[in-house]
Amino acid sequence: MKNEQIGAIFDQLADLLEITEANPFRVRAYRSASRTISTTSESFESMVKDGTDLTQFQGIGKDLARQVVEIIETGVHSQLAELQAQVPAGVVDMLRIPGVGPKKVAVFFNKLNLTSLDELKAAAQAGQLAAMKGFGKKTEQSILDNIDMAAEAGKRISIAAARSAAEAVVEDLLKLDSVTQAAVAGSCRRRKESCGDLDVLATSSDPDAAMDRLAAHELVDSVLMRGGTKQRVRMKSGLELDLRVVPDESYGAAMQYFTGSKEHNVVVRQMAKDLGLKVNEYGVFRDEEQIAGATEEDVYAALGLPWIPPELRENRLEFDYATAGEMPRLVEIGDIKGDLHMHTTASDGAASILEMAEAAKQRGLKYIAITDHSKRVSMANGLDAARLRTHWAEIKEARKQISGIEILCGIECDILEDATMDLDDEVLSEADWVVAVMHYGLQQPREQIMKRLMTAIKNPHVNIIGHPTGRMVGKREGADIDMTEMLKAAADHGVMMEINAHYKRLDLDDVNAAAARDLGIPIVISTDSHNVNGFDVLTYGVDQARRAGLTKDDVANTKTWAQFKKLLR
DNA sequence: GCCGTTTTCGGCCCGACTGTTTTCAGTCG
Repeated sequence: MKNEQIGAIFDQLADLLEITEANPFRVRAYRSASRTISTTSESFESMVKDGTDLTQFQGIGKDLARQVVEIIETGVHSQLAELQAQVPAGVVDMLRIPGVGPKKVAVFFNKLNLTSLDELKAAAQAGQLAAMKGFGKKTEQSILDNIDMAAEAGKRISIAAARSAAEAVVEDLLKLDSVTQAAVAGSCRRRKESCGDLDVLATSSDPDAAMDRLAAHELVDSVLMRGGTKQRVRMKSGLELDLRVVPDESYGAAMQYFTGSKEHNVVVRQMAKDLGLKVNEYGVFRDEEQIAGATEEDVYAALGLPWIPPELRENRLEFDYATAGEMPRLVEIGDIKGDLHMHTTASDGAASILEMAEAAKQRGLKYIAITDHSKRVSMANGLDAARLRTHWAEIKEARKQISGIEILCGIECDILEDATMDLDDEVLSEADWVVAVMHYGLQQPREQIMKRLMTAIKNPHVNIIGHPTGRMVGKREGADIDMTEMLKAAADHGVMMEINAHYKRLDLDDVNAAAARDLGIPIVISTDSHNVNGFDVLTYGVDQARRAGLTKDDVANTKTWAQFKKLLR
């Protein structure tokens, strides 16, 4: 069983406990455990089988550890089954309606016996909701207005789409004279691979002007709420955007607060409390006196902490780094010297070898590997051994026609469903660089998936596993991999791991990339470009590496090719 | 349900906005 599935069980449990009005801190404990488990690289199933003590994980105590064991060993959770018998699934669905939380749902279910979104809608239309104590016409209307959005709620967009929309809004706000500063905050600033909403912060002496400006923006559909400092709008894309307007002296504190994550901020505020201080979005306060707030650096410094890069603010390791005085200098896009995964017209790319090399050179890259598809990917016109050798001969010709950039003869070779390589060892041995990948049969059981990965890792010609899990952000789960086992084998055999920079992949993800780094595996950030603009995605790959806490030294393609070569098996 | 160089019991971040209220509960981030 995957860690995500265990996490999902605890999340369901948390939803049900909320509706049944359990202790909110107990609910939080389940959500926190879910998050811990889902964002751990090591397989909990494997750990249970090995008898590993699970209480070593933050937020997992004796009882939750026992529940994890029950889930792994029996495949079910007895308490969850009991609660599900009491509360129909349709009732849980009601939580997804914006503005509806556990208390309101409890009233719908317990007092009105409503058990689905359809029944709730009918009751609202019949005016039954407004008649309840604590409810009124506006609440009823709001539910009618939002109930059709319930199915959409929770939808996330890629970091690429999120940045584009949020940055457009920021740029527009800055055109106002009254707006002194504006910036993207939230998960988008933390460069999370997908965003569930957008957050924008501005400082201004005239918050109303900023809010009016946002309301009139071409990307904005409607205003959902608006107060003195805070406005929420729905974008035409369906996504919600929060704008917060604060005075200049609070900009840093508001940025810190508004960037999150929620979990990071809970720790920050607790640390402040322990120091006899209070942190909110307006500043750091000792009693009534503001002692910091204009910049984020000041806010963290007031708590005795160094500034923490937004990408690390997930309450994972950043506070350990900070208190140890070892905040990593994260890798930057300017550090990248080579790109080792890209396609040309030989398979499914849109540009020639020289065109790709020229484009890479213009972006300051010093070396590239041309890695077209192998024959299994027939849809992409994948290459067999004969065509591949011809292609490599063309690459060698191209080298003579361009200077200042090295072009390597590579291949993206499929790891077939039967755990053999798509091309034989003889031709692979002639390559400068072999990326092994799985494109097909990602649904196979864990045993077969692992057999395939081991075939590739043990093959002496394979240099790296490309987009290792095959997941697509928000669309498709990756293959069922025992990440710990794969990474250990890769470390033993000198095989590198790719962070595929395409915003739809970003695989390895932050958590697994950190686990790979911890085993000393060199990470390579690759664009998987299919045309000359494909290099644009490099920034997303670098961001994912930064979220993993990777430094320049951890990323192999920050080295020159001469240095890089020494890392090859 | 978790957690502890103050504690094994009693805490568990902090504030904005809305709607239904005459002072606050619910929801959200």
